[in-house]
Amino acid sequence: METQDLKKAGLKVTHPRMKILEILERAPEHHLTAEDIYRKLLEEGEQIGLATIYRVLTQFEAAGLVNRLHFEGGQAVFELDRGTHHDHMVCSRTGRVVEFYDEIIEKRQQEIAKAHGFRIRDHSLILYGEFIDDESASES
Amino acid sequence: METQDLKKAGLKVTHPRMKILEILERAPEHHLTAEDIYRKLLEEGEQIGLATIYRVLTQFEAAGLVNRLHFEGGQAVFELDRGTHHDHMVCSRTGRVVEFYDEIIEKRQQEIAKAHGFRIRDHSLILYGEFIDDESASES
DNA sequence: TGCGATTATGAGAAAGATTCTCAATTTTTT
DNA sequence: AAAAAATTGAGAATCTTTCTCATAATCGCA
Ligand SMILES: [Zn+2]
Ligand SMILES: [Zn+2]
Ligand SMILES: [Zn+2]
Ligand SMILES: [Zn+2]
Repeated sequence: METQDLKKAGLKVTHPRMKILEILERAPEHHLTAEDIYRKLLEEGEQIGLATIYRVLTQFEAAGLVNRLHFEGGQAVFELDRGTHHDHMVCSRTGRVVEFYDEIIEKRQQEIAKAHGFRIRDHSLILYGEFIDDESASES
Repeated sequence: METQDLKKAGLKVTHPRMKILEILERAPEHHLTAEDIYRKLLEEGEQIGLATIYRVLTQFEAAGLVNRLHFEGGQAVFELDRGTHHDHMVCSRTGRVVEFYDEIIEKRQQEIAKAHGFRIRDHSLILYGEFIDDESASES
């Protein structure tokens, strides 16, 4: 039940907020732009304004319900915060996103920060490239 | 002599390109937005259009002369490519950017990619937080 | 050095992404 | 149910970046 998530986050339970959460929960890609969410809602007959989507996503982010990612290409991408941190690998060819978590890298980041007198609040590690598998299907 | 850099990159030597290169070379911050460059040029009496700056930076990037970074906040940041790869630490308070390079992290990235059948073309690692030093000067 | 072909520039328009404004609607409280 | 408070939707506004196209600068060659 998602209403609990919203209440727990100190946000009032409204129809747009519920629907946006639902989309984020159900999307198999996991990583969606505000426009993606807007289109998916339209497809389901929900007429929720784009401004509301951006507004709600920002509230969700502040509440720790979603994470905002900055892949190259300008548009921000959002994903549900599933409680476990991870980083990303993005295929330039297909746009496919794969998540990974590496203890060694996470630990090194802390060590590097400490050595520089820096307190890490957040970080972003993104690998750009291609999956060898996707190599077969080449487009003209 | 910067004209060599341009010629080597297969770019014609024009006044705007030279000036933009100069600004990038002289800036102590090293990391500048297109607007930053635009303002610095204006201050020096150079009247170069913002469109030209974006255009030239994109050409420089394609030629490997500069790198484009995507810090959070939308605006792209550019820096001269000094031949050695490095990653970034950004202070949310002051905007200060510190560079670092860690062999262990670089190596782990390759290992992770290999394990996923992924060929890395590029990557971006950014640590966001604060420098403990900068803590003294608190605002409001 | 001077010309002409080619390429680059500048200004403003245009596009893309995100935020803002505010009247109307929905939620919550009384 | 009514009043008070918060949220929404539509479009305007803003911000960053790209595009268009007439003008200007660059480069190879005579
Ligand atoms: Zn991480
Ligand atoms: Zn993710
Ligand atoms: Zn690196
Ligand atoms: Zn740098």
